[in-house]
Amino acid sequence: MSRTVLTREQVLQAADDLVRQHGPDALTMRGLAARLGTAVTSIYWHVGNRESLLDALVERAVEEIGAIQPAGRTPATRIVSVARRLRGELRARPHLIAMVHERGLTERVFLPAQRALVREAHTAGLRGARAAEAVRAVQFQVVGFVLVECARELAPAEPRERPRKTASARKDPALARALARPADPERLFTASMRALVKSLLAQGNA
Amino acid sequence: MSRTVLTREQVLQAADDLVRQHGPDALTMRGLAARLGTAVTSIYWHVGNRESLLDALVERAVEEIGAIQPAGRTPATRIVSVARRLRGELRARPHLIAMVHERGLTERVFLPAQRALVREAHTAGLRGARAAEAVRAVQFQVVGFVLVECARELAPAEPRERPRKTASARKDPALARALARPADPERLFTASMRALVKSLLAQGNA
DNA sequence: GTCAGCAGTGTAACTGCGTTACAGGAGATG
DNA sequence: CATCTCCTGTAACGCAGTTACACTGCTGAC
Repeated sequence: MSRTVLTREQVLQAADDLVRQHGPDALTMRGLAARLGTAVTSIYWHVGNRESLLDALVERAVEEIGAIQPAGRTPATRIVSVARRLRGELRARPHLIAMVHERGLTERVFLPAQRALVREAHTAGLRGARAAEAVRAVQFQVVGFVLVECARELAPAEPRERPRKTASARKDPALARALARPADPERLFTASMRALVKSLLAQGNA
Repeated sequence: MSRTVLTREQVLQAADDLVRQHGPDALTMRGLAARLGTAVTSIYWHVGNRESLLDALVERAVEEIGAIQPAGRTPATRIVSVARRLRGELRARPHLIAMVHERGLTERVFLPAQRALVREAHTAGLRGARAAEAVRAVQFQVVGFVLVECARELAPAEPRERPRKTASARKDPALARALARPADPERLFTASMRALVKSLLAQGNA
């Protein structure tokens, strides 16, 4: 009888759910089969093997992110807005980001935002290799930042280092206090992105 | 008889070698035991379990990196030099970096450079929370960048996307060409780090 | 009608992993 | 000699990915 035949799409959806809820490690072939009320071999028939399955999930996620529209008046604010939105999209899928990272598909994730960034860099007066460099700098910054951010969230058991009273700490207690506090990623991201973009675009007018 | 008793240090060294040569996944307890000509249980007796073993390796690497001395005349160049040297140290241990990332110990890696960065930010006129933000921005940038960089190296099988002829490509063929070429990470890192630092320090004088 | 062939499923196994229960051996101490 | 601690080896458990192989149900050809 085979109650309502199993489809590749169903397998992918179930795998996606599993990964989203419990992380990539929780995605076992047996577990997935059990969840779908079928046998392991069916999974293999539909998706090949675990590796291909994860690849498919990544592909799916990248497509989901899709194009990103800039917002704002000046090129700088528009670029920052693209960066922030891209970060938001990535942050919404922390486990998938880790997977993308492990399989070296980071370039792939960049693409949705690349065209928008290129356009903005161009209207800001950047040309050729210099424009390319600016675009790449922004992309690296976004993905790198999100990676660091996700890592500290997924493993938050960091043992708090006791702040040693160094010379600089005594000279600037406010700084020491600020460094002892956990960073506010949202703020930090926006601030450093603004700083980066500002300098990058300044080169266009020089 | 037990030929020259096994020591914890020997286990760590062998594990380190294995990870450096073939990556963290190649570090299996059985393989390690075989390499040391002993039995798995001895490994467990000396290091507890695989998790603790990896933790110990990370700790070792962080200590190896040690303090980082700035070089250059202006605070900006000195900060950039710290960033570059930190990147160099991290790049020399790509597998360890991945491990650090997975166990959320990124903060730990930051520490060697943090004091130097704080000092430079301070002499550049940054104070309190703003100085802390600058230091953190640089740290995030370095580690994020290295993470992205290592990911693309460890998995270089990225299928080359055929460059579509978009409107912007036709307008600026040099840019299109530059984006089609693989990025030069060294150059890109230095450039974006300079850009970031420049803006961050500019806030101190404003 | 029947029979080959294909799509899809299920059973049961293989290998390799981390881990551990348990039985010792070597050397110090009484 | 007995005993105790430190350390090592044997053999297993459970779980992972993967697969060989037999099977079912359906479709189309004859």
